[in-house]
Amino acid sequence: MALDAAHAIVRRDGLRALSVRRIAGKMGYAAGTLYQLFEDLDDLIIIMNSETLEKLYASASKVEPGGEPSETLIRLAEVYIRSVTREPKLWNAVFEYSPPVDRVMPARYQGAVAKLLGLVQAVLAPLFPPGEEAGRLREARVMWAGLYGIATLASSRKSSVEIDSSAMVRTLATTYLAGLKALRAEAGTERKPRRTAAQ
Amino acid sequence: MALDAAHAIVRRDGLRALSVRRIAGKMGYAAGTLYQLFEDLDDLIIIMNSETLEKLYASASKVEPGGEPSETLIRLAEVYIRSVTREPKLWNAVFEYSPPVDRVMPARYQGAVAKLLGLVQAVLAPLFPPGEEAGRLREARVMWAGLYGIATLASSRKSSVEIDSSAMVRTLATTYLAGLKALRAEAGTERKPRRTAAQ
DNA sequence: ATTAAATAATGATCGACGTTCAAATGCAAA
DNA sequence: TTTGCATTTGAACGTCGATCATTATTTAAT
Repeated sequence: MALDAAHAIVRRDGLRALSVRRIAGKMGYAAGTLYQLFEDLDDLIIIMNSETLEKLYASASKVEPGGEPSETLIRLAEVYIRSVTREPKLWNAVFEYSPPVDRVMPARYQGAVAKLLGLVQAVLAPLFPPGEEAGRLREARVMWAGLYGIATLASSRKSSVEIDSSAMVRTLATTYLAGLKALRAEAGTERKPRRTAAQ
Repeated sequence: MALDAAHAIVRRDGLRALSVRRIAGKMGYAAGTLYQLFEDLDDLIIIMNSETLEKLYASASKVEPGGEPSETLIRLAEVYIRSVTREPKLWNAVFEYSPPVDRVMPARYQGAVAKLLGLVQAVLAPLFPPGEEAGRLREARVMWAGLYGIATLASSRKSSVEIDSSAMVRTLATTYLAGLKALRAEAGTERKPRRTAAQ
């Protein structure tokens, strides 16, 4: 399959090395043939990136159940950064690609992102009473953006300092959840809350 | 100047539209001339992105002084996202560009990032006693990555949902700082802390 | 003012790129 | 065997980043 060839090229040499001719060469076809399978190269890249996101969801949705929210969130986040550090070039393709101005990301891509965001939302659910779905969505988006930022910086080689993304992600998850609990306890009851800020 | 031409092109049509020939055409020179000024196109892009970061530092370092850390952090963050939303294409160039595999970001670029990170560190300083610079650095990096993630998602058009990056950034700053205080209060004294979780 | 040296700018050229398309090939049904 | 359809091809087009010998321009020295 063409996607396998593209996957292999990006995995080894990065998105810059990906070209229609190289994909075709690796699978023993002429370059023009690919345009029967994909609209253009952008289409292929977007599908490849969708697969990367979907594969993450497949493994992330497994480890989800149980226990303290911050614990679950950390486990979720570590599945994420483990995937990113294992295939940095592949994830860098997800991060650094953005579609041309006249294009919108297809439903498959957006759906893959939405499902991952749903995982974060599910983890945060115990902290939000019913009726506060809007707030939960916003907090989940912020959390997701934070993970996204750490992973992006870790995979992009824009910094020389070695990034311990695992520690950073843990820090983000525990600190952010502690803040969430603290703020909610403070706002929820006027009486002094009893140690609800513990992780 | 060549950088002005490049700036104008990216600002209007995005990084994809940037080419040596178009820059040269816009400034009335032949394409080859640019190679007297820059090593190659990557070099030019990196310098342009460095300027974007430096310009942000120039305006961000002005509004720094004073008061509650979370207040200051929010003001800092809003300068950031204001810049990003004002020039999304330009910032998207910063976010989506990553150098070729055999290349390392030059000192100027890395310095520009370091100075911005220093701003975040300075805001966080009141929360950390002397001797905990390592922890402060790590928290500042996490905070920076969070802002980076929100800004990236806001400028990249990978999602169809409208991102209220201003609200997200505010949420991140207040929640994260609340968590920081809560965790530190809990770890610092064994006696039960009195309402230190308030933002 | 005349030369010499150094610098700036050019345009032709190279190989590779994404993309298109008429022609060629393969294949199943008639 | 012949028809029709789908697949695959390879040549071709325009554009790209980059190189380089050649020319033009400025600067310095005589």
